[in-house]
Amino acid sequence: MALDKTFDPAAIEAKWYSHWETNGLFRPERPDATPYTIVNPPPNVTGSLHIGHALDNTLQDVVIRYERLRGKDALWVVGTDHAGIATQMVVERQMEARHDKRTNYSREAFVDKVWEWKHESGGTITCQLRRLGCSMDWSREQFTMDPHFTRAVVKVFVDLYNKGLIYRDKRLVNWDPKLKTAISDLEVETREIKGGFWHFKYPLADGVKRDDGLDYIEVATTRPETMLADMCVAVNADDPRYASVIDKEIVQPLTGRRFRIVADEHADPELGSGAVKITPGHDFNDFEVGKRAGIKPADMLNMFDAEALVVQAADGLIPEKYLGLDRFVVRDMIVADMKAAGMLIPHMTKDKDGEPVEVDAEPRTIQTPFGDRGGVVIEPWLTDQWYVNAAELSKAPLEAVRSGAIEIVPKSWEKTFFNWMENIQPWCVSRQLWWGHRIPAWFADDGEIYVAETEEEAQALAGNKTLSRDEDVLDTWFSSALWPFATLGWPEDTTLVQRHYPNDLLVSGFDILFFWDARMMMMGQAMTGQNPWPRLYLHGLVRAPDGQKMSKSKGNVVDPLGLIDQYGADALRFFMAAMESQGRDIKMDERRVEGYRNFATKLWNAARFCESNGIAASTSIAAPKATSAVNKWIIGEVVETLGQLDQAMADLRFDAAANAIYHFVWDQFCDWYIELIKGNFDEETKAVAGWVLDQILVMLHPFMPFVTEELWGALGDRPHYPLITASWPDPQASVDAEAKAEVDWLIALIGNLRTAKNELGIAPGAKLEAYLPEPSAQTRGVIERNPGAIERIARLSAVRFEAAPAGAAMQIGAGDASLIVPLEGVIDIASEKARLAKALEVSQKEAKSLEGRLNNPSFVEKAKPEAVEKARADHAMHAAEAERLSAALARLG
RNA sequence: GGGCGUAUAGCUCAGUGGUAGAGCACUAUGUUGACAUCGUAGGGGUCGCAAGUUCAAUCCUUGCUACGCCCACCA
Repeated sequence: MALDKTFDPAAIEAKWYSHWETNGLFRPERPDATPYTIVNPPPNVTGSLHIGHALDNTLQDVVIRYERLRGKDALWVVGTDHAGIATQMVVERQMEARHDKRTNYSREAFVDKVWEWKHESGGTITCQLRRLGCSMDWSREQFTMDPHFTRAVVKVFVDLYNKGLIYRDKRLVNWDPKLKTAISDLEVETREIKGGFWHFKYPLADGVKRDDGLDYIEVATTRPETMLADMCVAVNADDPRYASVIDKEIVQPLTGRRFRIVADEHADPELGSGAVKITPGHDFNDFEVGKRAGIKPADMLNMFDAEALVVQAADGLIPEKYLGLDRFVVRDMIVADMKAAGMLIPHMTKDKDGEPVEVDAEPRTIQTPFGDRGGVVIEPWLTDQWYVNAAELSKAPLEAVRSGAIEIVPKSWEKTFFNWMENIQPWCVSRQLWWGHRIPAWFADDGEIYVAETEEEAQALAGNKTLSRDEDVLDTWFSSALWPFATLGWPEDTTLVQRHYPNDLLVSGFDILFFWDARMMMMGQAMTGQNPWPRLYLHGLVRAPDGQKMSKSKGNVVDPLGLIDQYGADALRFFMAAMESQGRDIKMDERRVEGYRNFATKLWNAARFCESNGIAASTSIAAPKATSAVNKWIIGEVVETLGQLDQAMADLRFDAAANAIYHFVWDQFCDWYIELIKGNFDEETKAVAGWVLDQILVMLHPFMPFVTEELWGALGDRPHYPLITASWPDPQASVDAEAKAEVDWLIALIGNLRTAKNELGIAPGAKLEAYLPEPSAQTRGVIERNPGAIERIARLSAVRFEAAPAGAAMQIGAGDASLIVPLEGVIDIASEKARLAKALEVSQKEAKSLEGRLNNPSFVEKAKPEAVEKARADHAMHAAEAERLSAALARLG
């Protein structure tokens, strides 16, 4: 079949993808092959393909296609994540648009609606991954709320509970008042907010006075509203200002609540007034201070409901007027009320004219916690939640990374990993949502908790008590932490589990190192006793062309599907791979994607050329027998490229791998080999060219699956042997040094001739004669063996092995030979002299520099022998060249 | 406050203890048995700054500067 003149990606992508998928080629039956396994970071069902997915999945597909071609039983597990908060938000938002809301439904009815949504629109991203060409095993597509996955989640929860690694605790959590759920530390992001720092008087009770005569203590806060639940004031025991009032009491001005002044290390004499108001129920530090002061968590006063509206505290002392109001409204009221009561200490500042003025608060930039999903300020809130003992579970992963059982690539991330894991806090895993894995815990009337895999088992444990199941669900990351094994059928001991767990590699963005990767390590070790994978590859972010993070609000988002439409999936994939050097973010560069589209076209045309000259698919894995230098040379170049590619893949250097095949195709195969064989399509050359092209298609396939598969089919009739399941090259040949030297000499000669012609203004096509008196046998042989290259590419009508006639001529060097090309009447002597003089200067400069080094005794004595040897050889070469050039100059007079 | 990373050609980035490379852009050009989404030739860099180690530093060490990211309770 004849190939079209230009390559049209859109015309072949869909065709090949469905061919691969419907024929089960993403996971051919290879029961006897070595397994190779990657699990795909499950995208949220709510998601659509963004540029980060394109990078992440391209890298994985490059690896999995590479391993599949190498004959492994390659499995790329794919699926989606139920994404508790995100998905519930999507469905609730849709309800809002219809003036409807979640609470209009029963829990069951709402969850049904989410499932409905999932079935209708949850698969967007899986279609989009197909457009990128990703060769995942769709036949076993997973979902984190599949029944077997749920069983795994429940088992893990129960097992960890029984081992004491999951427990229920009352402590402060990060509460999202918008989503009305607890979230984990990782889901909190700190943002800088402009706020105020207010100073207040807290009067001492019972007429007590401080040593300095004051009858109050000054406290400062950025959150005045919490004073409604203040339970003490802390001062430092070493602070002389307050030594006399420790254990004395305060009367809080707004609530009238009496509480103690306590000594606590938390109070820093250097900060503010040195005295801190303590609200144990609404501040993480204060919680600890409160506990040290002997206040039990259960007795800590609470002043907020789930939406952070003010509610009456247990002691009933919060004034009526604040109740039911928003925390930020109450903040303003409290400042005003304290001010009216004379309890606000104003802050002195200067107005724009430099005049001193009083203001209520000192302006401050405050590090404020926000929920990463809800986007509102997090409220520390005292609740009962389920916790995972992360410190215990982190021990095995820490050891695994320390010992090298898990290799993190690039290594620089290890320190970050250690830093986080060594300081890990209990992981709050319960969420007050409806969409998710419901926690397998049942509460009895008497407060007892029963954790079991089923209600029946829980009831059996509880006897005849009445049980009600915990309403809460688990953090989404709890279930995705099981992804490496639960997707394979665990806890059943399936063949898949046996063969594919542990997995071989995990590829993920560094942004989910803590959320996901670290937790897979913890759960993997805790539940299976094995690390989920021996290798973790972390890639960076794809940034906008301006270097900023892409975001919808900035409007700088680049849509990968748009790039695929415009340049083809192959081009986008190649871009991602070629730009992926370890440890650096990728800046989006559409021109470069375009360049790789051009590369695909270049290959396309090279294949078209081969096809039109009767070069067809090869029939052997091993390189064909070759006798000509050009053919031996290109086989050697394949061997070298393959070596570079394999090494790069072993090192996970995607950029090096992509560049190796790119330069082989363009620079060696297209620019030289094809040019050199033009006009000489003998059987050997056709066999070699066909073989080389096949090797190119195989080596390039992991990066550019579509164009290579299309060409593979076009070049040979091999319908039952598609490229995707072909064999990785095994040339069974080596580099032929003599052939390489011969072709390198030709390339140098042709290059030097072209340069000289260009500089002397000689038409590139002009045919010239050359003289080479007293050639070495070697050089003469090369010239005689390659008449085509000499005539057609070097454009020399003849090379005479005799002295050149007198007259103007240019001198062309190649290796240690020097060709004289007479230019009588073609060019004036002055131009050639100038050209030679310039070249001579360069040679002399090089020679002189090397000479200087060689004349330095310490260099000769101390440098490595190879370095000295190389300097000597280079010096000899440049000196000889300089000599030839000055001889040529002399000849020109 | 801690930790990490990055500074190399106009732009985006590789790289090495022995005087620097790619892609794009730029200049000139269009002879060639596929390819103008192409070919050929060329210009362009005191490798952020300073000191140190070394026969030799863009590369190793230290300091500085700039930018970026992550973690952390300064009330």
